[in-house]
Amino acid sequence: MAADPDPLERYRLHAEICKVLTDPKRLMVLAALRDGTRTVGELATAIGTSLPNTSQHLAILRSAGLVDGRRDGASVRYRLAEPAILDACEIVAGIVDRRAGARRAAPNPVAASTRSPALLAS
Amino acid sequence: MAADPDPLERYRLHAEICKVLTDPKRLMVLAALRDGTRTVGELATAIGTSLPNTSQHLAILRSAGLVDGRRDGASVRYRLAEPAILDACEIVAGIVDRRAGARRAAPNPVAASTRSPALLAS
DNA sequence: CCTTCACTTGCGCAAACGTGCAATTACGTG
DNA sequence: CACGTAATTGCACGTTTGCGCAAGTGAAGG
Repeated sequence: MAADPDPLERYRLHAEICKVLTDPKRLMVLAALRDGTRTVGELATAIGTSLPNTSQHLAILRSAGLVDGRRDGASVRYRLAEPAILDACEIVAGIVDRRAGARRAAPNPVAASTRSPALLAS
Repeated sequence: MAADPDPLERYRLHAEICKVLTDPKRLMVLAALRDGTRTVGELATAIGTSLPNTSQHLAILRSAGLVDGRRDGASVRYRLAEPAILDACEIVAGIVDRRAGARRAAPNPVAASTRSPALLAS
């Protein structure tokens, strides 16, 4: 069935998609498309950047197949092409939130293992 | 409760974690840690690269708090610090797999919307 | 103590990426 | 057809990233 012709290629494509999620503005775009379609101008306002810059981010999202757009009069309306990506985002956001919550109690749970000069004592 | 002090900061941290998932080898490391702990040498073999390079990738994963390591005799055993990340990875991998499957039937479903010179005809 | 094995760090280089700005194309209207 | 708005593309800049290699650190054993 040639399901995995090359496991390494699989990880490469996986990484490729993750590259797209590397920018806060692109994550905001995906979030803004959660409940409906938006024009480029609307998205630019939503994420607080210029229209050209927004268009560039959309081009990246589009070439990864995460969104797609159709003309609607003078505008172009974008929508999620891969809604499942929001589920993945929610999981990561959950990690972020849980840490933010933990930080209110403890000093710095993560930064503690950031380096290992004397390599993890104990 | 100051749950979201700054929504933008939230996306920044989210993007920060995604940056770590941008490399195929790091994804392989996470997958290799799915069912147990591994030493650096074991991981190097699993992902097919040098030991120094593996250590560098682990340092990146560690500084993001996705893995952590403890000494075990002469070796250092690493484990997942954030097992939930695998759920997110599965979702993305699912997208990749579904596309690979679709590609066996259709010519190129995604690449079609990669660019938009005449902007999405139809 | 000195060697060996396991791992980490520093350095230098080539390639990839993000960004801002100007120019260009597409569409609807007067 | 000319104009203004909407969106995309191209270019040049500085920054970041991954990698190999050499050197350094830490623990175990003869």
